[in-house]
Amino acid sequence: MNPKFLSLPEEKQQAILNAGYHVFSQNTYKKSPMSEIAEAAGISKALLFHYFHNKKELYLFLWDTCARVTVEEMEKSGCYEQTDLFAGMNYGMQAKMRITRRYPDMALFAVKAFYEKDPEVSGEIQKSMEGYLSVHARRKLQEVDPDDFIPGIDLNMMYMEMYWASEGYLWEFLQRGSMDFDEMECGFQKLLDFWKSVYLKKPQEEAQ
Amino acid sequence: MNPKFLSLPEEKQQAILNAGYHVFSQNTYKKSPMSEIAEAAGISKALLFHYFHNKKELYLFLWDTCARVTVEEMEKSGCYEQTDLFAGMNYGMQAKMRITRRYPDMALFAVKAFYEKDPEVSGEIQKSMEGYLSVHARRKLQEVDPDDFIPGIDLNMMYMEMYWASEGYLWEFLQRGSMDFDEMECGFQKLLDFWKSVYLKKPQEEAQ
DNA sequence: ATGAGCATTGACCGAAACGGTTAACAGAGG
DNA sequence: CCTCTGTTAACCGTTTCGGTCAATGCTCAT
Repeated sequence: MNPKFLSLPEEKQQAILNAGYHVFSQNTYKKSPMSEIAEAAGISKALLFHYFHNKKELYLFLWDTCARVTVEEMEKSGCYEQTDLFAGMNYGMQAKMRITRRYPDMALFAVKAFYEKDPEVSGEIQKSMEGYLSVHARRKLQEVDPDDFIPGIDLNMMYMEMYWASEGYLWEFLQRGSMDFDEMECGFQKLLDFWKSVYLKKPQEEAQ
Repeated sequence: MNPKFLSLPEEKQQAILNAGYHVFSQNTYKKSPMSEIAEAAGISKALLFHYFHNKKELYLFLWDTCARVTVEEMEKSGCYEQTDLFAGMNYGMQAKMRITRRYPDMALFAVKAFYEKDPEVSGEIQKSMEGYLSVHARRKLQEVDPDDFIPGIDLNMMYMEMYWASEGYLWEFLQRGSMDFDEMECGFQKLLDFWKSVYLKKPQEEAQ
């Protein structure tokens, strides 16, 4: 990557990266044309090749950026330090949405890249992925106090259920392209409240 | 479409359709080559063009088949006649999985097709979609007896939550390509049991 | 054996798209 | 005026695309 790219104004950098995320998230690696990315970024193809020597380099730069930004934003959110499970999920989701605000197509790109099969890039994606696989979830769940929840509940199942619902919820927004972040956040807040209302032990029950 | 296609042996027809679903679900319409579909189906490109006069015709035939099969299988499952909400979801999911067994990439194709923007096909997709939008969900929810559930629960939220979780659950399997249907069905059964255990009023509570 | 009729394909076509290069242009600073 | 930097239109050789067609084999009644 040409270091001149990094000294570009922030918003121009983001425009180029977002263009890349968009095109690569909609097509396979081989069928994502550099010309299309350049057009989406509002620059000429030649200039795009000036910043990134070739397609592979751009693709892997996008992947690295994706990983770096995600890790950074997650750490910064403080979601891992939360002792309350729901508060942790809340901070995590908020971090995810902050990222999606800046790079709307990054989440879809990440999924596609993870399952990309083109030999020109698949090897390096898989290699770099090994380091990132999350072990936070299981650890997180071992910290919670079962007494806070309704008696007899399967906590593992509850966690998986919430995870799947979050994915399905996010997925619904990601699919339709244009996103209303306030609506998204508000909706997830309600989802959290719902979970709390059914999974947590009620105060009067606790008093009994 | 050449009527000779319909008199092909069932499994050959399915092989061709599945090849179409697979390729069109991975790429946009314009970037889904007929040659790739033919290869995936195990026939020559020329023969594919013998059955379907052109790409657009194949694409729309796939779309119509998708809609028809889905409606048929859902009706046949009896999920709409169930009075018990969870039993209805169970039958519905089983129908969805029967379809996925026959046409593994149909679900992904449907989503992609719905959001396809290529003017050559997007118009007809949207037009045909108008008829299919489901009104079953809301009606279904009005039939349930709130007394069956834990007191104070937001039934609409519960329904949306279950819907999102189902989507997220299915999505997890769809993504990784190779699917173990037994595992899939077993997992969903557990999810249903979990929902029943937390959302439904307990017998002893009812006895109080 | 023969030939009519059908399923199937390899080879081909013109057009378009691809990744990548290059020579030239525009504008700011001295 | 010249130079340096950011930027692009135009181009190149190659590949891929949708679609066609003549030719190949296959089946089966004569």
